[in-house]
Amino acid sequence: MTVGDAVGTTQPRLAQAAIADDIGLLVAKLHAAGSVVNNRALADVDLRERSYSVLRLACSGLEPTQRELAEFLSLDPSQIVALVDGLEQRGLVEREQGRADRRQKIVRATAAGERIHAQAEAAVRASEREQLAALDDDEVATLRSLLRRALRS
Amino acid sequence: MTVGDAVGTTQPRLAQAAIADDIGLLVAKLHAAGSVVNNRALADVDLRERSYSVLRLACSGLEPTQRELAEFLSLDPSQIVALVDGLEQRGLVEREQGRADRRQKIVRATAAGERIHAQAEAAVRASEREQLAALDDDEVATLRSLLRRALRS
DNA sequence: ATGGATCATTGAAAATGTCAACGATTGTTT
DNA sequence: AAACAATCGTTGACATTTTCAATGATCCAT
Repeated sequence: MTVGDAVGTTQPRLAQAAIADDIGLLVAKLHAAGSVVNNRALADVDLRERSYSVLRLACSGLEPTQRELAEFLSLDPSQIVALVDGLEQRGLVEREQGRADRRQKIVRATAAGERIHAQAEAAVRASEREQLAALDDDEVATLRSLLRRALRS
Repeated sequence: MTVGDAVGTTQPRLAQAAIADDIGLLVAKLHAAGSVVNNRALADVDLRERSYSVLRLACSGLEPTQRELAEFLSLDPSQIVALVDGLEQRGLVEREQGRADRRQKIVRATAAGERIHAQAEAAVRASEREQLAALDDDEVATLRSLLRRALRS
């Protein structure tokens, strides 16, 4: 306790522990903190991180199927059902029967969905920039690149 | 399902979407994948990611109080109670009344706890290395550093 | 045309997250 | 010393998220 503690941020005593270097823990903490910040930013448009991600992909023009959404977002297909249900009931997205395969459903944003998405995207972008304020642009780019590569294993 | 299973992962079509660059999403995916892999690795010693983190800090010699554990792990104090309960019932940690403040409880590992922790640590270390196989040692260090700095905000 | 695989969906069970209280204890104010 | 607010661990209630098995509809390969 004698030396290093700067004024404002009371560095927790446990930061000395070896576990403080675990990538897994760091990712978990950043995820937890980021979720809180993002969900708060999205509360204005009555979205959560998850539904925002789905809406965002529905706006992408890529015509994702629910299965693709599940795989891409690392969620169980049944969770996608619930998320799309919620968005559909609010008229932000609609399900369309797949043309090649009638089993699958394509999720596409409505005009209202696009409007909400534009608002949400701005809010999320701002909150993300705030959360990563400690890093400059190059570092953010490096972080993004490392995360993306780590995910291809 | 999940992200973790590595083999023939055909690059999802949705990777083109702008959302694929969202730091928030990348962190969420890495966290999801990492949790699955870690929990699978810890199943041998009948621990989960959470209880492992607590046990690990209990082994650190820093004599953490439950409140410190909560703050450091970004968990609600009531969750720490449950986690410590589980570990205590298995004889891996014990609660000791704080010396300076009799309200607080210090969580300390038993000899059995240290043994389990040694096993668990090796397993987690191996699975983490496997998960980050796409990065070399320098890159892992960079990632660690960026994550740590991003968390001080 | 039959059988096996895949898709969205449902429902149940477990795990996690959030929040408000409570007794015991501490520190502070009078 | 007495009264007061604040903190710690704990309990309990509740919502959300995760995980998994099953089902009907549809596709694909034999």
